[in-house]
Amino acid sequence: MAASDPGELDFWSFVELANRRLAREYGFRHQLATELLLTLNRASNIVTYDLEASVHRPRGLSWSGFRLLFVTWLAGPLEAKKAAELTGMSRAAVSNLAKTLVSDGLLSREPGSRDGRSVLLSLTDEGHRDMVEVFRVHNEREDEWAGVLSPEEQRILIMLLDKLVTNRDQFDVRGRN
Amino acid sequence: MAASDPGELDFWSFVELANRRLAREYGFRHQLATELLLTLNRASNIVTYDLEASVHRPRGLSWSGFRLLFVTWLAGPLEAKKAAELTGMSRAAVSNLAKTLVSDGLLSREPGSRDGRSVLLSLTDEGHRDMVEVFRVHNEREDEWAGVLSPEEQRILIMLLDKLVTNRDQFDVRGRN
DNA sequence: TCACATTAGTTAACAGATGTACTAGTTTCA
DNA sequence: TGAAACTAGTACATCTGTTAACTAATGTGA
Repeated sequence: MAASDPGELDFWSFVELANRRLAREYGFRHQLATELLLTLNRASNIVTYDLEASVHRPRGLSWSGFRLLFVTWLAGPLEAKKAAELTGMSRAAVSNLAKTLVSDGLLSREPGSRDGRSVLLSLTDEGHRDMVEVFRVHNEREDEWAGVLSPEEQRILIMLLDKLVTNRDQFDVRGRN
Repeated sequence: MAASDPGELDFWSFVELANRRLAREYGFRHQLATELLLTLNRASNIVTYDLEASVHRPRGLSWSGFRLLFVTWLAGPLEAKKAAELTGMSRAAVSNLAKTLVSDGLLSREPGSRDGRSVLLSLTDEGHRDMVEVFRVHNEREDEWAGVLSPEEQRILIMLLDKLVTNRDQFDVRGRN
């Protein structure tokens, strides 16, 4: 049975259809896992896209640019390596991004004193002013999103998401670099 | 107080540090929202990266390529527009991606009969064989990830993620195109 | 019915991320 | 101490995705 009647196929009716076909026609067994990961992926993309489009792009920042400035703001000065870990980017991405942020005058890059190979990232005064200002808008927007859930629900969600990714040493996970 | 002692700054100690500084030094109020969205973003990225790197790249598929083939497999034949909605990509991305998947022989593209502007996407036989094979591995991997949580926890997580993004008509969200 | 607005898809220019290969500084240990 | 192994960061080529502009088909309403 092919998917006729695409009349009103939204995300959830697609998930339902997919579950049914994967189980009945192909005998796959882990529908709940598929559903969970589809939902996770989708939620993250929707929220991220909205924050980027409504808060950051209009102010000339990319999502990654914001994330790098954010960790540098609060945890800096810090080595590029550490910034890559905290943001989840590759070291190459941090390097590329830092280059443009430095030329925008938001980020400052100086050789590490302790380790001659490393580079210490920190915000310039302008970068600092920008972050305080941008984060004000960002944080309000975050609260609009999160506000759909009660604080208890938010805490449970955080806990479950954390559990999902921290118990992953049980199997061999592919991480960046 | 700057972040001295970067000795062991992992994700969670960063979140803790960020919360503290955002509240005490800058007076921002929505720490729980920030924590939720950071965690959501991170979880999605970690899982997605692992699936892409361990399952799809080795078989010559990008993550987006897999997603497009996946919805086409289970809901196809379907219009490019609908595929964009279901995968969360832009229409331009679907168009570009379809071009390469067609030339790889996995996807077939024919003019829609009902609407002369539209294009119907469906899998070729080869594409279908590939998907059944790839999804076998993908689904096992998904189950390894999800298996960290109990079925109840998985259901709660799905419910909360869904609630997070479906009640969003309460405010004005920026979506793709 | 015919002009106007809308919509589907494609294209082009561009921004950003990836992996690989490279340079240079640091650690290790024989 | 000195050679080999390792690590931090960068450069480069490539690939993907984004927006904006465009073409072509469809809908709409005086």
